[in-house]
Amino acid sequence: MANSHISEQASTALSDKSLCCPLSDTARKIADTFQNLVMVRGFNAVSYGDLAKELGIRTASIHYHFPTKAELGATVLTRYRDNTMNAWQDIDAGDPESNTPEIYKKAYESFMAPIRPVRDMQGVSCLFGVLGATYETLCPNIQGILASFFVEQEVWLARVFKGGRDAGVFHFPGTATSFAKLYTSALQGAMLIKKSTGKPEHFDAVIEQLEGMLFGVGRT
Amino acid sequence: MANSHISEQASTALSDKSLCCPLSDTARKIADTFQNLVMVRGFNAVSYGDLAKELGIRTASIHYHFPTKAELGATVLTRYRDNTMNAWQDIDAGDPESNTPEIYKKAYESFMAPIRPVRDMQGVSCLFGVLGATYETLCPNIQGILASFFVEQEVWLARVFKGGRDAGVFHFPGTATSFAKLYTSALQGAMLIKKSTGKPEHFDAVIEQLEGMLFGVGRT
DNA sequence: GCTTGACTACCTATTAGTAGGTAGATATAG
DNA sequence: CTATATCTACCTACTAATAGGTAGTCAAGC
Repeated sequence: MANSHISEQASTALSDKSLCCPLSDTARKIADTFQNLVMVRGFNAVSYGDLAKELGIRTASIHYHFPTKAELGATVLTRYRDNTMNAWQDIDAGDPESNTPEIYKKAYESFMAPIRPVRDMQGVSCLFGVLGATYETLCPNIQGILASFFVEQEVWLARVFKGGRDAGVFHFPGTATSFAKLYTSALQGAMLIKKSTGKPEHFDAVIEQLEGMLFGVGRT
Repeated sequence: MANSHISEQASTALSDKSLCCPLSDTARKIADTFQNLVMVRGFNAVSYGDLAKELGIRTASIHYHFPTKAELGATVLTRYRDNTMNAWQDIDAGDPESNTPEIYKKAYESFMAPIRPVRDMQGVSCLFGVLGATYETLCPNIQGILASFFVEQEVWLARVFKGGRDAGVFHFPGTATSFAKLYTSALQGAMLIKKSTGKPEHFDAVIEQLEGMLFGVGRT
């Protein structure tokens, strides 16, 4: 109710086709609601009571689907990671020699596709960013998913950047790895500051700066 | 006890000479401990009980100094903001015409001085970044301090960047404001990812990328 | 008739916060 | 100089609310 607009906004990212054992209808609703609330408030400020109120069921019913909060968190995080990684184009498809410049631009766009809409979601930032802020309070299982996501994201992005620079479509100083670190950091920070200041323009300006470099326009 | 190493690490940033009515010895210890714990765990995961255990006093004694958690938070945040802003060199000092190129480099370094040591503080990131992640759960008072800090930081940094580029010591594409947005975002994100992955190298790489641009080395 | 998915009713621990008291320092008035 | 009052900084003991979680019940549907 209070946050139903967010459910709609982020619904596209909530399919669970990637999970080993797919969630039931109710379990998926619980996971969706939990994810949306966590992206706004953080893990520790979302309780089973909040979820129960939002969904119109009892907390015990939520425990039936997700015995512990840690399991609920791990489910949501795994699903989010898998969906995100599935969305990335596989730039290794086919012979590396046959990789056209366009494939790198397409890979980059598939990376940015789920990020751009966050611009207009009030109070929302990246799920992984929010959890990272309170990393030390999370259970080891969730910490592991979190840390590996950041690493995998950076590795994948560095590969795209490297291939794209070799193909002449991307431009940046230094190594592809350190430029990927800059990229992921800047995007995380931009979402965080946009959320705290309520200014979507901040988000625009950061992406413009990054893409200005990457596409090699406006360099002094 | 558990986090005493952090108290030592961050102690330099905890002077309270800027507060209108200075804190008593005990109040300052409470504020210091609270700040250190929040920078690691976030606002919602630090309780009066945690503070009491850490300090060896009762929770009621903490309530004596800080009646509510919101007041404690506001005190710590105000002090942090004032100390940070006081650390920034005033680039408007003297005649604007007499501003040498060095003054901008010095201003930039005074900005970076408190940020660089975070590299080696395990599990720690910027106090404002951590709070920003759970912005919606904070009381309006604290939200206001938070949002204004991000804005003021960006405005100040943009002024330094603009002056420095005009003076020929800084280089960057686009407006000084949007480059300042990139800079603050990248630093926030770098601290967050460093914290979640436990890799200080990530922090190094991001700063190297940013300063490579700013100082105009290694451009492609 | 067993599985599913919800329920009521509880439990224990922790949360922020309050009430009221006390030891010791300091100030003040007779 | 002493009796009284006030203040500081802590204490014990409590509260109401919320936290995550458990045990056992019950109805519907394949």
